[in-house]
Amino acid sequence: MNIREIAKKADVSIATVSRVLNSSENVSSATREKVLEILRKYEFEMDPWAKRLASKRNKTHLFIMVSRRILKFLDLESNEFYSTVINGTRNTADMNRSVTEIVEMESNLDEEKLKGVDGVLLVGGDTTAEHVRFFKKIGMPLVLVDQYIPTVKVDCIVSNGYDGASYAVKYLISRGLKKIVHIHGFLNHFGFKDRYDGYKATMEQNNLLPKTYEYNDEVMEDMKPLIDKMFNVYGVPEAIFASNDLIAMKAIETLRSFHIRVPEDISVIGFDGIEKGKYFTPPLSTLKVPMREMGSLALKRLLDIVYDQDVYPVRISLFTEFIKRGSSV
Amino acid sequence: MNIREIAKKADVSIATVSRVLNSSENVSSATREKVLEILRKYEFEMDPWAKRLASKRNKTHLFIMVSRRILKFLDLESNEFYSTVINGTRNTADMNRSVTEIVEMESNLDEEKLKGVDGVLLVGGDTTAEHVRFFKKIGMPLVLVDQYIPTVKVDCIVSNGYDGASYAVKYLISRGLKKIVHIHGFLNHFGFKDRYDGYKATMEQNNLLPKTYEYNDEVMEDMKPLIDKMFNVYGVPEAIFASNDLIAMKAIETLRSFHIRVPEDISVIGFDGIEKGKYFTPPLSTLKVPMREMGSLALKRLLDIVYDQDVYPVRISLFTEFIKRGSSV
DNA sequence: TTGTAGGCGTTATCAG
DNA sequence: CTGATAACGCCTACAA
Repeated sequence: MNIREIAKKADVSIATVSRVLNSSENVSSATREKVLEILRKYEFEMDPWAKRLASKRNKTHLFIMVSRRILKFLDLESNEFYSTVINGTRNTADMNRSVTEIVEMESNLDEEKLKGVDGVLLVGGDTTAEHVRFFKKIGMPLVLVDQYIPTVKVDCIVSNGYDGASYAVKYLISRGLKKIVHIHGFLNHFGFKDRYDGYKATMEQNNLLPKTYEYNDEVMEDMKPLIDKMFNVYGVPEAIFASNDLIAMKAIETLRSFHIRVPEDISVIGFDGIEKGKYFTPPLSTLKVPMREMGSLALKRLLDIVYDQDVYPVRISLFTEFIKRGSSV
Repeated sequence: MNIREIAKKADVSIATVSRVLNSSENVSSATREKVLEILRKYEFEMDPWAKRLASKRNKTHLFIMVSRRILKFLDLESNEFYSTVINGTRNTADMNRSVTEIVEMESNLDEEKLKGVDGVLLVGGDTTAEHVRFFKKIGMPLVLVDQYIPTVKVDCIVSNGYDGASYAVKYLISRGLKKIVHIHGFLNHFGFKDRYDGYKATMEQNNLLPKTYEYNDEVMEDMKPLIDKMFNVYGVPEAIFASNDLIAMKAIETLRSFHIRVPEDISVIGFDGIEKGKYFTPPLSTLKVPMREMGSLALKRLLDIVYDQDVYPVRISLFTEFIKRGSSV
């Protein structure tokens, strides 16, 4: 059943059917009703591929929204993770006749600014339920990138931090290490929370005591007090698993000031797999998140939502890959 | 950059470019090389939507593979969950010029039987890493339905049991109940394991003691001994959260034989949201899994893998929805 | 072995 | 307000 058949049955042209389908204005209500009835009767569902192929004539207009904090880092090109993710989306956008615009995620969102925007990507762990509710209310197609909010049913793309962390812990245990601590960022960022949960659960499954330390990675604060406290209360660990590569590298630097050798005294494993880690001394062991794929997938999913009908919201998790380098045994 | 432009640059027809792209035999190696070079030079990427639209002329041939156990239940139409999921996939297949065939998942898989098959859906919690490895080895596009295996990177569609379970527990707690036990099926089925983890974590977060009982739902064994043991050792709980609706209903029936009233004495919440639960006495509170969407999404994802290039494997989780009915306060 | 041409189902332009 | 028709990018008989 395609619109040609529908047109025949409704005794109108396919152009008219298309207009009804796209709720264009220029259709008399009589004609519209007639077509709608046939549509319902035959339970017509449009072919999304044909729709998009045909739609290629005009560009899809998408917003990539990021918090001021991340945006600042993006400009400085010092946030390799989000830079790479966003490169992935822009690249995919180019191949899909979509034009993207990077926009700051303000606290007071304005419906006016979204005129002509077909869909929105909300990038980063800063995204809150309130942000999501705003876009849902105005019916704007929406995908969260690197953030998941259990209480709001909205599409999102995240990395599988739970299993990645679990893998890291199991790996360290298999190398004979038992005193493994976790240094993590703020847990309202789902990525960090997920890795935290994976670390904790896996430690417990192996009858080891989880020990976690929160570190403010947003300002990259001095880590000496944290390490100091760790050494004094918990003792010197055999391994540190960090929320991400930047925290891991900060930890290694700090340990160095304590005259601790990595990996001889302490193994360190990060998360994300940014390039910088490869050239760090020692090269950083890490769990690699496919950043470009994350961005690319987010964009594709957003287009699915923009063009298809009745897309059920899902959470998409990307597998991570352990990369053994010099910072761990 | 489309194949027409490539054809022009390579000084061949678009048909020839298409043949090269689809590694058809009927191209001289000289021509093929020439085309491949241009393809590489311009980093050509095919438009998947156009490809699929055009491909609609011939049908995609897909296998839906299920274990003998599930297949048996399917025939008896007593396994509403998988029946509905598979209906969802077949429905979506119809709308996508795909022909599906339900095939029993044998232990000794045969490559011969897969001749002419474009992709495979592996349905059910019985799927093992070995199964997956077999298909990956022969390069067969593959999607797991209702099963996730952390150790193998393969596409899969599951329900978000963790958050569903978590929601159920929090709900019961909010109703003033504290003695909440969990009756679950075998934990090698990811769906059950996920719900189990969600139950356990949420209980602990609320400083409540998790208490779990394993029940063999595959043979629907007598539940009296289990309940008996529960009452004797743990005492009478205030609520039971079950791995799925069938287990929940079995529990309610068994409780009845103990002269326990539901929900007055014990609240019971299931999982899945099968129709049967709606007409049960008392009507079953449950977490509804969008079963048709699960099947539909699995098929769409499989087609993505069959037709697109370089698809990075992902896990897709479907949100669940709490449905309050008579079996719980 | 290669090219020509007619779809695939929808959108959008341009007449009427 | 409605209809004809040329795209969109690719595939594949069928012809050469």
